[in-house]
Amino acid sequence: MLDVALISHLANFSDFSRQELTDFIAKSHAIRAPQNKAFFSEGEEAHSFFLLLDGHIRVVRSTPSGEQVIIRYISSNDIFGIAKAVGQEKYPANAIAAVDCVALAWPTHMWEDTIQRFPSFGKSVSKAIGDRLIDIQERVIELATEQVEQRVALALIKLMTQAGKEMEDGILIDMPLSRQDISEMTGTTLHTVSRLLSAWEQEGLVKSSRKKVIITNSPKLIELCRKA
Amino acid sequence: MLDVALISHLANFSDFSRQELTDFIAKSHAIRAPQNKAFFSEGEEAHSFFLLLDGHIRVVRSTPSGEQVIIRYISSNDIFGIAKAVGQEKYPANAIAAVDCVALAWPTHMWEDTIQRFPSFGKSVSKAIGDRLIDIQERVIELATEQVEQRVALALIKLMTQAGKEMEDGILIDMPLSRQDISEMTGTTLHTVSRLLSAWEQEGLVKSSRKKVIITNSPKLIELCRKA
DNA sequence: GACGAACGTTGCGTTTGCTCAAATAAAAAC
DNA sequence: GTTTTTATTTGAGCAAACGCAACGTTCGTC
Repeated sequence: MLDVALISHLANFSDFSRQELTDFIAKSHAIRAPQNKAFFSEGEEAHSFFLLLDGHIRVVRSTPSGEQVIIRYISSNDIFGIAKAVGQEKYPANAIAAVDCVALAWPTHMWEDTIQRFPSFGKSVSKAIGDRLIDIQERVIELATEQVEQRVALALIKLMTQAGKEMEDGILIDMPLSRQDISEMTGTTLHTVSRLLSAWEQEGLVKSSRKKVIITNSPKLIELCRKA
Repeated sequence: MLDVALISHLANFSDFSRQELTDFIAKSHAIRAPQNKAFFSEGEEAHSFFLLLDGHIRVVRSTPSGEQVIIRYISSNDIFGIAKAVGQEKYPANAIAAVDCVALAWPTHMWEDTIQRFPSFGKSVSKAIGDRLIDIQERVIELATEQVEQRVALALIKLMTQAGKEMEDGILIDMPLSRQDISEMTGTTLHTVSRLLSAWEQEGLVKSSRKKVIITNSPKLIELCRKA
């Protein structure tokens, strides 16, 4: 079974006593989602809220014409599927396991009671929502004002911060990440992403292969984000 | 002085008794902001939260290179400046009066107590935040997948819904709205917007002049939003 | 009512990044 | 080990939209 220690250190749960945490976890159920499995889908009734224990999740929306846009990635210890916290009855997007994932799920009807009993939990969730709001505002600004090259560089830097793993030859973005994925994060085509990565590989900024990106010179890549 | 009736009908205040509402209003102070005055600025300490009684507000962020991006418009009866509600100490954007505005302001330190005492107020605020989150996600999707023409058409339709006023010759967007404003909403240039409006005027979709747009054929303009 | 400032229009050349297409490479399936 | 599928690369042509520049128009001010 799951140990309390797994989540007791998280800011979200600072209000919980050991016993309360045990109870709270007891009311959850663990979900093991294999790669590419959906935790939930756009428009679906918001039956649960989740805490990601391990893995990476892609939050995706699709357009009427079938194109996909990646809204954000969720990493370990993030809470997600909290539609109810912002007054929504339905999930507004798809949550897809980018790798094999482990998460805890609670039924949505527990939401009210939980934030009432544990104010600091509510606060940390509010903060998370605020951070996401600001983050996505920044995406709008980037899409509205930056060129494709800057946007792709920015996306890689963000992923590096969120899911970077130190390697001998640089910082690996530690999840499967195709050219298509990157294009869906930045509003361009996989072709353009491929060309950019090829060029950057020439200049020694990155090393990339099938669904894999290593950033070999992050200062220079960060440099690229700013310059027009 | 301000009458309770001004705001008593709003969903936000359904929890308040008449007396409580009177007290609550008594603790606010009214702000009259002339056109182009900032209610607050990006990065400023979030000292107050507001309720817009009359007017329209532009929420704007500016990039390091000095470009402006319009995040959203706020209309009457909307709450704004609620950084504190999402765990932020500072306002993340500028709020500029698009026309002469009237608003109520409360000091931020009242926030905690207010949402604690009036849960339905908190809920309606959460809902508002959720709606904005979804709205801005849609902006990202549009910027990532639609052409400029579609984006501009969509922006006008949204403004029409939000601030439309029936006229003999169509629906007027009832606030000063320059080509530049539209371009800052849609991530394009004022030139391109001008060209589009000219073309649409030829086709009888809109009528526009200096800082003024009337939509004369909204079904056809809505049509335009979809088709590539 | 003349002036200046702010806003809008339009033509032209250029560029970015898309589309289409075909080839290659790597992984998965059998 | 061969076939199939999926991912990536790269070239060539093209179009959408930008940048620049010049000009026209409306508005506010003195």
